[in-house]
Amino acid sequence: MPSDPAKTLQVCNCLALRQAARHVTQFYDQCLAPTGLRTTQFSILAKLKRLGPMTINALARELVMDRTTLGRTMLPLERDGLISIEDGKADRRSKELHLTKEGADRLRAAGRLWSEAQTQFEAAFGGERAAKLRDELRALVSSDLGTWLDADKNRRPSTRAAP
Amino acid sequence: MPSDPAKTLQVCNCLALRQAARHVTQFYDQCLAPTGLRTTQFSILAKLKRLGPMTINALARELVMDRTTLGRTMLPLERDGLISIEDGKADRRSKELHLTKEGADRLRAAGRLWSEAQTQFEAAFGGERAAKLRDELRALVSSDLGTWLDADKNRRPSTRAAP
DNA sequence: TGACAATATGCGTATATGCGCGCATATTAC
DNA sequence: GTAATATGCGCGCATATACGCATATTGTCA
Repeated sequence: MPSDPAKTLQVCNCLALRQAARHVTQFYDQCLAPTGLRTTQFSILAKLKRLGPMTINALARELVMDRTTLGRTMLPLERDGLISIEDGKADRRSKELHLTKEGADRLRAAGRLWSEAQTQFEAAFGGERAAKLRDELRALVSSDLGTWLDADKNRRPSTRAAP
Repeated sequence: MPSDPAKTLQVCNCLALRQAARHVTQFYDQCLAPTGLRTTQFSILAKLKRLGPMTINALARELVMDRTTLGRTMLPLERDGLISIEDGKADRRSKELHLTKEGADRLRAAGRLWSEAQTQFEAAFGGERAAKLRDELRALVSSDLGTWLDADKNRRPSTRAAP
């Protein structure tokens, strides 16, 4: 049933997603390049702008990123003064990420270029089509996919599995 | 026109793609983990199996990867004896990547796990739906998106731009 | 045949990604 | 009120990603 190595690459959902992500990321990154921001960094700043100061964990969940990934990815942003890191008030273990004035300025500048990228993208691919694609991708992110083999990590809030 | 930082993250095609790619990659990677292969490595081996020995450039194009990325990503595979690197026959600048016996064995084992991942994925997301999504993602990869600002890199084969 | 453009790669640098482990603090159970 | 457990982070390790520059060949055309 499985075998058939010939078709594997043509039907692999993961490969299709990664290839598309690489292709599109390069495009957006090139558009944002004049501001010195990558799309990942842009999305971090935008989230902070939108939701205000947040802890690493909370922001990582928002961005569908691994906690440790965000913990490192934000370092260049702090180094460049676009965000600041303060101790968590309620929980002293946590750290709050704040968008600085410089960060907001940079975000504003990048936003203009992002908008152009978005426009070009939808001119090439279709606005309706892009919207539908985003819907599917969002649904995908929300889907479970299973593999609770090792369990624990990022476990669902409730619905504990076995006794 | 652009502004509206509120909606940016909800409509960004690039962010949607990257988040979905991260989510799905983690799933497939977990499924393949028992074989010690990542999905990226799996796709490299599968391509070599399917198309036979290839140069770095050719394989990179096939996989929609950056040339330099593949150049590094393949090193662990060579180190582990899953591929071998031989000098190009016709062109001494090039290197041919070969799938070794070990590589083929590992690929076969991984293929079984990949198949399970694929099945679980489509059980959760829908087989038809997944097929449609892949079609859209492939179309996306084929689309131009413009931004030929700096030009050159990975330039289209023909249609040289300006004199 | 001798420049010269084009092509195939490598390398340095930098960010992106995520796992496992360990530490500190918080929360809950008894 | 302390022990067990859960949570928030950092770090070491390893791969993934890609840009710019440097180098080695190859192909071409005057």
